[in-house]
Amino acid sequence: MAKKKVMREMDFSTEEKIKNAARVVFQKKGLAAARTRDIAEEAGVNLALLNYYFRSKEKLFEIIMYETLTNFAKGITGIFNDENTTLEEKIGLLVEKYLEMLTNDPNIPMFILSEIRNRPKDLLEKLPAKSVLSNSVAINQFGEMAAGGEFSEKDIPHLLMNLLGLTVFPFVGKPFIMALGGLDELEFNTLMQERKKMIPLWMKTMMSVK
Amino acid sequence: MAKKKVMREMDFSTEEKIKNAARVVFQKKGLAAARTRDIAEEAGVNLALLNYYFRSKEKLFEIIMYETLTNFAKGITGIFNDENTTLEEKIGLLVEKYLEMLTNDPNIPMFILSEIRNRPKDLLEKLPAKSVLSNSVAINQFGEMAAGGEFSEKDIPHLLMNLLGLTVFPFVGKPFIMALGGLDELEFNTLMQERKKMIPLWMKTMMSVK
DNA sequence: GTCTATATACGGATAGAC
DNA sequence: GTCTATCCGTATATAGAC
Repeated sequence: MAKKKVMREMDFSTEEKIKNAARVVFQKKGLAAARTRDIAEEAGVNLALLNYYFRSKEKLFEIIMYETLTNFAKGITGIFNDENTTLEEKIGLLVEKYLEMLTNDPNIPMFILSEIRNRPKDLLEKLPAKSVLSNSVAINQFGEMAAGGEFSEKDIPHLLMNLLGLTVFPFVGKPFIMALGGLDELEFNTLMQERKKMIPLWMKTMMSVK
Repeated sequence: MAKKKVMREMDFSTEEKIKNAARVVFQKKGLAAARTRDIAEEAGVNLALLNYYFRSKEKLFEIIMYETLTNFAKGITGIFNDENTTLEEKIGLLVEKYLEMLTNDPNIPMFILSEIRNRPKDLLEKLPAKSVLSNSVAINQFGEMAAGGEFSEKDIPHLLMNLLGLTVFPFVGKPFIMALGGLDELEFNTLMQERKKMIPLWMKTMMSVK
């Protein structure tokens, strides 16, 4: 059996420590509320090193945002462009993958969406998925089903919004939902696991409402 | 016919002008990114007057946030506690009301949720709806339907999340969705109008999946 | 109540020693 | 590469004249 390499914080280079800390702080607080001092403290390094490795807070932010967007989009495009799966299978895989990812990293959706609010044009240009999505295999499969009379062509944007909303919204509203429902972290995560089975089922019924 | 009183900006008191401007700026940019200078300019008043009428940016923010939360919750509690409507009717009324409100004021959900992210305990204490919701007529009606075997008791939190998500999520992700779908403002609003009929229908089908 | 001018605080960035 | 000390712009808040 191969010896597994366990990385401790100490094993990271200073540059990596800063990036990891920046990811945590930016994703939790957003660009405007994040302090470079928070990041330095989180990373356990001297404040001046942030400017040594990354010229400015803005540059550091852009790196984190770019990586976050790319990583987030990667999952969608991969699944949505597989020629060998049905639409139903794609939905199941997507929901499974994103619920898993977001359970581990629940701040990502709010991070992306709130920063887009503050700098729409700047960030939306960098959206890799834009034209990729509209030419995807999944969209074609939606179109075929509509042509087959399962639902109307006009419903496709709604169905996509619903898929995204049912999966992502609970994380965007996580503190709100936890407070309203009196849930602790574990109970919330259990609900999210349940949704792996439920969302594909709901999507299926919504796609048969003529 | 009675003469309708048309209020122009001039007709507002300085205090009202500041509050109206603060609402716009805070809801658009959030507390951290909003500048008092932006608010003063938006209101068309001298910067020093903000501190004259409201001791600080924080105080002004708290007033706006409190009003926004109260106003947002008011709609839910009213509809959810009506003894004389069925659950199905309540869902229809709620969706209709909120899609209308949010089409006119699309920044509210992101404003509330992103500020809750930054100051969870502080703001969530002020949530009026917390215990109100769990004792509401609507929740009892959900329970009755579950007892009648329409769906499982365990599904109720999911169904509430879905109702909220299907209605509110498109506004939280508005710039993202518009960019991804290549939609302009009018097309987006048209979709939201369509959802007034569709969400209640989808909810109905989700509440019959045994 | 409203203005101009200014004080004060905070946060990002840098100079320079080690 | 890393540290301490400090600079400097920006933003909030206030003093004081009108």
